[in-house]
Amino acid sequence: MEAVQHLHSPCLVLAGAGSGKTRVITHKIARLMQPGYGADLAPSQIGAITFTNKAAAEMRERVKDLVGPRAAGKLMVCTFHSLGVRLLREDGEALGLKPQFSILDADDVTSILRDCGATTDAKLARSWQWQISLWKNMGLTSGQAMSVIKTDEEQVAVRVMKLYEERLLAYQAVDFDDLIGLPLKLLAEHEHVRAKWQRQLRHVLVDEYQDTNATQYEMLKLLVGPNGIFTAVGDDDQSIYGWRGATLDNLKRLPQDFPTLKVIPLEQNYRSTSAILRAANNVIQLNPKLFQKTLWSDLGEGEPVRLVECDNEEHEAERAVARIQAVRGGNASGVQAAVEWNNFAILYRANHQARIFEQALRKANIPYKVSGGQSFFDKAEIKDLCAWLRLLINNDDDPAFLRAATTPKRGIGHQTLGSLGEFAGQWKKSLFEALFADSLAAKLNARALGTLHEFGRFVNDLEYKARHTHGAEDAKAFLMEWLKEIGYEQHLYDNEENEKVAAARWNNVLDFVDWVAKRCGGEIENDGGMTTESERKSVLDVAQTISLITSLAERNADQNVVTLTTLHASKGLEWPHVVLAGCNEGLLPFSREEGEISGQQVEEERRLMYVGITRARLSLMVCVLRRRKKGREYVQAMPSRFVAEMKLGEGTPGESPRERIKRLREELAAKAKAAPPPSGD
DNA sequence: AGCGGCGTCATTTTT
DNA sequence: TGACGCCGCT
Repeated sequence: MEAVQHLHSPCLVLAGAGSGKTRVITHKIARLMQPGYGADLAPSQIGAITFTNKAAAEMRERVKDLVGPRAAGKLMVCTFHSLGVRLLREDGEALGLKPQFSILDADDVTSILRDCGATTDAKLARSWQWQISLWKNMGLTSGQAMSVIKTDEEQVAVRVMKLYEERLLAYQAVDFDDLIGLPLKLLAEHEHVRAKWQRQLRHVLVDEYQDTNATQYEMLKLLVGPNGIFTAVGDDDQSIYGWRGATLDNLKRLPQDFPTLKVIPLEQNYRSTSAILRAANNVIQLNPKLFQKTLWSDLGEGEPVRLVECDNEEHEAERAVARIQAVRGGNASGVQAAVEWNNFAILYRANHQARIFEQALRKANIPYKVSGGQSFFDKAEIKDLCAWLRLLINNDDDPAFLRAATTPKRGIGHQTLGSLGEFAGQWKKSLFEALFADSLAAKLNARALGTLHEFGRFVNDLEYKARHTHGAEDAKAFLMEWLKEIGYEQHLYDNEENEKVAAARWNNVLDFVDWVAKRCGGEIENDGGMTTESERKSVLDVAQTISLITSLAERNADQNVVTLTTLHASKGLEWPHVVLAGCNEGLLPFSREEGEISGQQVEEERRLMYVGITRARLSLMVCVLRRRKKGREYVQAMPSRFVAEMKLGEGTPGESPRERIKRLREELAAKAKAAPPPSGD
């Protein structure tokens, strides 16, 4: 394959949906390491960058199969963010960041912003958070953002951002956006650091390149240097994260920024039938093209795409369930394969659509999982424990301090913390530092002071032990001892009136303990024929990596259940049989008020539709609602314009639904004509 | 300080 | 339909 052979200049692989891009990347990595092909790189000189931990894990696994565990272990396969962490931990001191800095998750950020903006309104805080994140992703500081603000709300957001920046510095904490922005700054401003990493990484491969934002592209450029060699793999037609800062400009600019860039399109699709692919192509061809590309497959025509009209959401769920049962029973025309539950997925635009499907599936006794729901690390009990660990790593992490000091309740109340906070602010110390200051005694009564000191000593003691506890077994013992000392199990039962819920929470805690302990290693692992003792890490080492990890993917992989997922989260996945739910105007081209949607937004929504269609291998069912629930009552629902764009003419039996869709589509067009046309299309 | 009733309001989401 | 904020009451 050309993309794999091309080793000596920058390379852009335009990997259409289902064209086997992971295979290209893994084979290219193998080739780069293979002697006699001119590259001859050591594993440690190759970096493969992905967006999610899951993708990184999968990549590592696939490479391991090709080059063996030894070489694979030395490769740098990581996410943009974990790469950022590595840069900052190794060289961040040049920016005045101590190596044990804390990484804040989204909730921490929300509560800090509430504080900075002096409000209790989480929604307002989240809107700031959102805005600040966009600015950061464009590479702007609060000072620079000041010059681009348009509205009063943005004015306020900038002011809050300023305070927020100061606060993070004081906490020695960074948020997720900083994990890109700060390394970028580091590389840009410190030549020796830049030289070090450019020497280290001789070939960088970037997965899902179309999802990169402005700062990630800048970071990539600095990482590879002006003459750098890299492989970017992506698909402009699958760019669906514009709303969080990803920009196709990065794709546009690549040929200009790197004149020797070789562009290689991958147009053969190994996943879907021609019927499905034709529908996908019909839709996406209506978007302006950055690079020309038309997918084809030799998997045969296959079943026609089914268009199903449903009265409302409940009816839609019933029909989806009926479809699944029919295919599984082998009664559906043309589908013969042994059909397991995990061959099915129901895709939808917005999370709340899952509920009705869940009900219907439960009623039909069909096992399912909802992806993208609350993740393990979002659960309150896990966050409690993570706050403790964070405090051990970085004593100056005030948000962690507050959470740890008050969960479980240990006699440190709002009064005490208020005074402590005031004192700390006055002397520009972290809460933890302030707690041991002599002059604090003047501000607090003896009892409160005693409790605080006791807490501080406990944390110090714990920190010492965590630093010196290595290996899975000792780690587990240490963690259990700690939980016992803070009385965490009791705390759960005290604060949860429902005993079952408390038990479930405690179970999560135990899972968490096992998970951390496992990562402390020291156990004999079987690594594809070779047994190696994994590296022994201290509890503290492991704790440092936690905030980057958001799922326990290894725990619930490969369950034989039907998948319910949003279109966004479905990218990169595939199923033999797919149901595309709620293909209606306002929902799939999502729009807040009827018709209020810009041309750019429609394009991204169209790509989303394209992603959805191309998830299906053998059969695709597209659902359109006649009426949908809006608030409490049903409203007329227009079929999505994308349904007509699929041009499901050929070979569809049963003309009546199609006719009806056509009619509704025409009505929609007439209505659009009557109303003032949306700008920018 | 904590709890319960009432009104408001709803994309997508990884790290 | 439900999650959450706010306010007033104990």
